[in-house]
Amino acid sequence: MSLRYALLGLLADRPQSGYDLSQRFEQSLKRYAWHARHSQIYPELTKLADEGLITVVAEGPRGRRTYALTDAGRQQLRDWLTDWSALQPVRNEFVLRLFLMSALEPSEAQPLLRGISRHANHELTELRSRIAHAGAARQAEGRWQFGRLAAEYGLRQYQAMLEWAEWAQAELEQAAPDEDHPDATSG
Amino acid sequence: MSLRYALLGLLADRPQSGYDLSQRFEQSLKRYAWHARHSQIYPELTKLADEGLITVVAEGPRGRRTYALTDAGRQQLRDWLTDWSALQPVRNEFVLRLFLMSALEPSEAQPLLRGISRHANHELTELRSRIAHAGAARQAEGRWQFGRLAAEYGLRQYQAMLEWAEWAQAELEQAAPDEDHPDATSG
DNA sequence: CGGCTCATGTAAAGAGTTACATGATTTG
DNA sequence: CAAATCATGTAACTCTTTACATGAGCCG
Repeated sequence: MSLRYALLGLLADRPQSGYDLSQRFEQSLKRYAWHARHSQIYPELTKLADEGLITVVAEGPRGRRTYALTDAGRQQLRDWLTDWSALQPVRNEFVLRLFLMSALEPSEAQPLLRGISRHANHELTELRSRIAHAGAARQAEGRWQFGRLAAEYGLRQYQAMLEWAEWAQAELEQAAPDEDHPDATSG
Repeated sequence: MSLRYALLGLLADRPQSGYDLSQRFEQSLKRYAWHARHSQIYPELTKLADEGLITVVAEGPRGRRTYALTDAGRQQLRDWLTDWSALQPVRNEFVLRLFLMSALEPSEAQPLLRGISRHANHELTELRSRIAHAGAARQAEGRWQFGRLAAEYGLRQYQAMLEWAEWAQAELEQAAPDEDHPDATSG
């Protein structure tokens, strides 16, 4: 059910083709929120058009069809966005791994945690530059730019991830010091 | 594919029945990481047993079967836990809504943001008490207790969510002051 | 004009949810 | 002994992925 609202929401930002939508999933939504392939997107667009929630507003080369929201579609999107009563549970394999990680030996966990720190740092750098870049074309008249809220959220999430990974490494270090960097007092 | 490793990981913590496993999804994993129903769990346990990754170690009343990891199962779990190359993309409807929220009027967004703040506060309180409670039965010999890593991660995530929601409310307030609480200087 | 990207589609298989179904044991 | 919980299972449906499939337009 979320897919249809993701499509309506993306089309609320601006009219787009199935191909465009597919790319937006690939380039931004996929990383933080939701993913869908073209094989799922195209049939769903046909359904949404049949239901009168979106409509073709332009046809281009290679059979390209640009869709836009109808009033009915905009209303359905708003209804969904303002009703948080039936939120689907999160499906996050990363966190699942954290849950299960206690099954590993500390020596196996250590390099993984270091990898997570590196990853979080990398994502933070990217997000910061993206936000700074978008900051130039600022928001106007009390309305957010598309994705701004999510980017700011992502920023804080990765900061939290980095802090967590550093905490976990310190915990491990304390409980079972790394043999590669022995404590000087023990030598 | 993640489901089978979730089951192996839970069984690595201790031997359990399908019913037990179902409850652990419901009570902890579901909230942060992964969910599965009994209708998916029981058939998967049968498959895992057929493949020799788990085995029945006890039978109880009402046909209850307690499963435990075999050596082969433990090895597969470790292999999966140490290979982060094929992480499934996150599916998070909450973040999806953040992406799409710019389609709402500021006046519609404001109560949602307040709801998120309340929710994050509530989750934080619960997590803090759970961590404090578990702190009594502390971790020993450099090994984490099951779920400790995830709880600490969740703590930082909700702190980040709270900070984000407060930032977003301040942004909105600044751009379009709330009519219910008019700025004194404007009256 | 050859290779790349654009652009859309369908089919089959796998993962996950909802609904249907049954019965034993415990607790009040 | 009734109600709640324990405990397992299957079937149908929906959602998602993977694979197969085709062709137009653009760029060098």
